[in-house]
Amino acid sequence: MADSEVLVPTVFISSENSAPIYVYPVNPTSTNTPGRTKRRQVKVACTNCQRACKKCDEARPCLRCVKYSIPHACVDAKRKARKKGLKRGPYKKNKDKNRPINSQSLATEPVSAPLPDPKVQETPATSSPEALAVPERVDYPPIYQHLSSTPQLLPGFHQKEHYYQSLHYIPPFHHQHRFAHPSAEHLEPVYSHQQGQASYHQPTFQVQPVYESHPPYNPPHYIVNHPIMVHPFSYPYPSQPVHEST
DNA sequence: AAGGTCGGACCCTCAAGTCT
DNA sequence: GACTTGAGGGTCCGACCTTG
Repeated sequence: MADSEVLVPTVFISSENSAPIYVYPVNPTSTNTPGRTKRRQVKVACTNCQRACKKCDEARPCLRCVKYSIPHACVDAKRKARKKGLKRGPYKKNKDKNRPINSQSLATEPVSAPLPDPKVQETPATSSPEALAVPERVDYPPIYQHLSSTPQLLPGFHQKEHYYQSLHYIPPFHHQHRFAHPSAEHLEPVYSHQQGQASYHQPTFQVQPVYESHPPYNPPHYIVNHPIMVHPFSYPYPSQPVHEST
């Protein structure tokens, strides 16, 4: 198996006039097992998501509160202050201080070792410690459209934090049908984070970043989930399908 | 089927401890 | 002062329960 597989998209053509849609498969080696992407958390969940133990986002109101029509009740949960003055006892000494942090595991464990410590992600042996560094996160991914074979940044979009959380809002699989839209013509209100008010969007595709688990850690692929789900990036195209072109 | 509940795995933050 | 450690305290996955 090659280190860097080329993900071959499946092409869907929904109508004669629309551009083909390229759906990239999820790399099976990057989902469940070593090398899977780390779970991301918001800094502070809203009180509703916190109580429900459900995924929140940093927008206020969050998508979940908007979905359940309780945007007014979407407020940050309070965090307790960390205790001070706790005695911790002596730390375990690291005998070989010059050794890279994860070189021990590389030296003593087989490559197929179980799930690595997410803070020191294990990778196949490479030449330098720098090459082992998996990017902790890729903040504010650009908004790509997946209507060409090469995802392209939508015109007018830059790397804006306003769209960041929505991009990463992946509903649980058993809830995804709630996001499916029966009609391509129907417009549905959706909270516009940038303007702080409801706007409208065309139902389209949810995109999901897929990070490479091996060097050289290129920018993430973006897969398009199927079936059609809410596209959270209506702004600044509140009434135009993303794929509409001249 | 849809939505609620919640145990516990996972994650982040940051004070204490250690190093230089 | 810089760096490392590791535990407090948080998020949220996923299994199960409840409701209509």
